[in-house]
Amino acid sequence: MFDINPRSSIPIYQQLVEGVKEAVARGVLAPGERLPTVREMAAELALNPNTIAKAYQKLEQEGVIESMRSRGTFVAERLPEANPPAAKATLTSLIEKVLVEAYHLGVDSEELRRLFEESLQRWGRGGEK
Amino acid sequence: MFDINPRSSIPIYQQLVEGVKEAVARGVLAPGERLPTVREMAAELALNPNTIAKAYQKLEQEGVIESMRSRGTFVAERLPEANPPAAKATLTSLIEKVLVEAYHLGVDSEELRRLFEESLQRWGRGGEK
Amino acid sequence: MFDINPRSSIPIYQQLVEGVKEAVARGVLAPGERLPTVREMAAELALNPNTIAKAYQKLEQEGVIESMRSRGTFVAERLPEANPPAAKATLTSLIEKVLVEAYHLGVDSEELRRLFEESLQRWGRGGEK
Amino acid sequence: MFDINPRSSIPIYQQLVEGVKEAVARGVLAPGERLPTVREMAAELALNPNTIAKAYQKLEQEGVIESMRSRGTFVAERLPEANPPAAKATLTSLIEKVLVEAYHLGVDSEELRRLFEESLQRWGRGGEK
DNA sequence: GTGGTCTAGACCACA
DNA sequence: GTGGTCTAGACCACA
Repeated sequence: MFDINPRSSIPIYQQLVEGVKEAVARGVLAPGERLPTVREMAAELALNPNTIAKAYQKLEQEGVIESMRSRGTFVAERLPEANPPAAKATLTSLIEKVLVEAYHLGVDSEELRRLFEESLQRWGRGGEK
Repeated sequence: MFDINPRSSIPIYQQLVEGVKEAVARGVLAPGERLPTVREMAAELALNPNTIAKAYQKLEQEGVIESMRSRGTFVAERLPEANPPAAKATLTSLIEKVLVEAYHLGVDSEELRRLFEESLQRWGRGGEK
Repeated sequence: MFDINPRSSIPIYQQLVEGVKEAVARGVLAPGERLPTVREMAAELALNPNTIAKAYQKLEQEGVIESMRSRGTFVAERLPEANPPAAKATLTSLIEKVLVEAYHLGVDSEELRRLFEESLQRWGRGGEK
Repeated sequence: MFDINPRSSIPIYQQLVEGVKEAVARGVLAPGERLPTVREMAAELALNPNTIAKAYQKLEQEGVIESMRSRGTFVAERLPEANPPAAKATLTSLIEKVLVEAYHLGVDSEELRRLFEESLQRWGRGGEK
């Protein structure tokens, strides 16, 4: 389900965090849905339970999931809004990194705009509203 | 020139790599322009020369700059295209990370498209073609 | 009556303990008043009876409620004073935690004093003597 | 320096978090001051370095300290303000817990006000501004 | 040398 | 059974 690369320079727990966030964003994991327990996930991915626990704790901290004592871990109900100006700043900064990368890969604005629209469309057929 | 934040969790050398790439992409550093030597840059930014050297190595690996033996380090002439399919794959993957982040920040497609266009426009008045 | 948040990191039984203590302190539950049985309370709050029982045990230990064998559980008559120096030490320690928190939240002494008075006034119109 | 009770039900890392926050609030640790390294602190308190690291990470997350890669860990410069309404809500809630406790310990408003002022005065001669 | 990550394995509070 | 904590010990990127 989540493909983890233990040799990557990106920490394993962070790969898991990103994987879960992507699954939620794509609607593969629905709000309220139960995640595997720490131990199940550890067995499935052949990782140490501590590593999974760390990822779950980060995800909880970000508000993506909620741990309920001795009941398990669940995808959080989506909170309506948060901090729009901060959200825009974060996204603009991410977008600018894409623009920098595009420049160095020799991809021009026209082509980049096309790739962006394609991703947005493909995504739309998935989970984003 | 490059604002480095030693408190950031992003390694300093990587901040420098990104700073140089952005400066080149924005046209602040022109192709063929000479960069400060490792020692100059280290003195200017009050950083360890090893850190600067590591950043320069990474930048050279990526083809952004070129060290010319004993003549100094220069911004590389822009290479035409390299590998279009690989470039597209890289960018699509980066764009998808933006989409994931947008979802979790509660920013919808419409708003995201607007932010993307804004960044693209603002950039256009800067250095990208 | 007691709003329990199963998502909180605070154990449910402890939320209940605090809820009962607050209700008693505010006069919502009067001394001598009968509390629901463990089973009633468990049904009402949709919680495990063990959790309620644990809360009742803690409350009895603290002298807030009294179980009278087979007649039920009652809010204890208020005991006159118990151990003044120990009480002061406990409260001073709690107050110091408020001061630490205030510092880190950037709230100065003046403002904190105002908040304290406000709470005290508001409370006065409720149950405390 | 920080007195840790390994038998307490409060996790050790959290005791450390509170200890450091109190030391900073009291001015025992000044902004910009260097904390012992994870290993030093672990040796001093006879704890596992992982436990110290967890406490430091929590503290960094709360903005109390800053870890600077391979330079060490420092008390953060105090950030001017943050979110005043949220701060007030947090403090009011904490204060109300003190009021509840005072009631059950048989301490009346008058006495509690005196204890609060005393703590505030004593503190004032320490580090709070 | 510094903080950060990861594993293996034990134990615990909670429900 | 669930997540959370803790230790012991190894390894790594960074500066």
